[in-house]
Amino acid sequence: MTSEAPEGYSGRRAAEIAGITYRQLDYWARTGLVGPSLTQASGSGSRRRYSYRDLLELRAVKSLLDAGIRLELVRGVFEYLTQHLDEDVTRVNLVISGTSVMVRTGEEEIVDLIRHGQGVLNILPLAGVKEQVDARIVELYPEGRSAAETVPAARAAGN
Amino acid sequence: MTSEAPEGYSGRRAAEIAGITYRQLDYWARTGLVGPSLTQASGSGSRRRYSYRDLLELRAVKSLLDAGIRLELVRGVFEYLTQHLDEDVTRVNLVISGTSVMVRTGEEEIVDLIRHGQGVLNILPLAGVKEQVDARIVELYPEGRSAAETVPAARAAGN
DNA sequence: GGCTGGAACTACAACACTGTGACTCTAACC
DNA sequence: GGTTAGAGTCACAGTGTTGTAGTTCCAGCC
Repeated sequence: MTSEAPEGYSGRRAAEIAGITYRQLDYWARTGLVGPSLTQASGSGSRRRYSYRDLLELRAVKSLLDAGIRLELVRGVFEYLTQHLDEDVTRVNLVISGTSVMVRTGEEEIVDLIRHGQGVLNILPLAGVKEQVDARIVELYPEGRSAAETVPAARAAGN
Repeated sequence: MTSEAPEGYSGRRAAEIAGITYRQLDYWARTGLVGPSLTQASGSGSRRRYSYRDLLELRAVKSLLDAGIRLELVRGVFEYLTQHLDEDVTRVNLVISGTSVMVRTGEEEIVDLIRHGQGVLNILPLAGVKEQVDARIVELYPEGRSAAETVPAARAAGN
């Protein structure tokens, strides 16, 4: 009872896996972009616990930022994404056109959007996001370890 | 000799046509993003003159900004674009993948990029940019006018 | 129970970037 | 030469990032 293995990932590990700084993670949690869905922070000294799904979101945000997209737009996207991101992340593309967001599987629809669209299209293949997160988990916490933190990682990688 | 019709567009008109504020236009010119290619400013009281092509660039920047892309990335894109934007703007797509920029005509290549790309793709159909600029010129300076400023507009619209 | 060390969140401040508004100044135009 | 459009300058604000110091909680140990 004294040493229950904590579920999920601590803030620092989540940041490490997502490839962002801890300060970014903190800022994003504080401003409501991506927070820890397992345990919220409740004052100094408390601990945030991030789920595997949170890791995917963090990494997706990171990808969008790397692509030169303003955080402001990312916020709008994630209000949508949080509600519509199902478990079949593997072969879905996230499409942002202006202020509207879509999740699309086929390329044909996207070609249509390119043909008829007036504005800019931002396309993020979520499959790549998952790959990157999984690879990073394996890289940082190789399977041989018996520490509690690797358990949810292993479960998630096989998801 | 005293009243030679000025070529191109004044700063304020360029801003008006591109749909940006004058302060933005000023800031962009000052920081080297998109400047007036006909006449540079040379101190207080001088005048900038923008070419039709400049208008396209201004509008393209505006489109990218509206799509939530950071100005920093736009700067990088335009270092490339300024050198590679030919006259067949009509059916070309500007594709930004990570830090690399491409100009692509066909959709097939883009589909390929979506399939194999790890990061985010930003796609801007330049045809739309030209349409918007032309429409805005007609809207603001209808063809019936005989003012000098409409002349380059008419020439450009037929380009 | 109480002490102690470290992990991790919090508060505060500094900074760069991207503007925006107010104001000054001057080249262009009449 | 007087007027004026428009470039220059300065101060400031919002966002996002980062660093640093402080605070709190938890675990391990006695």
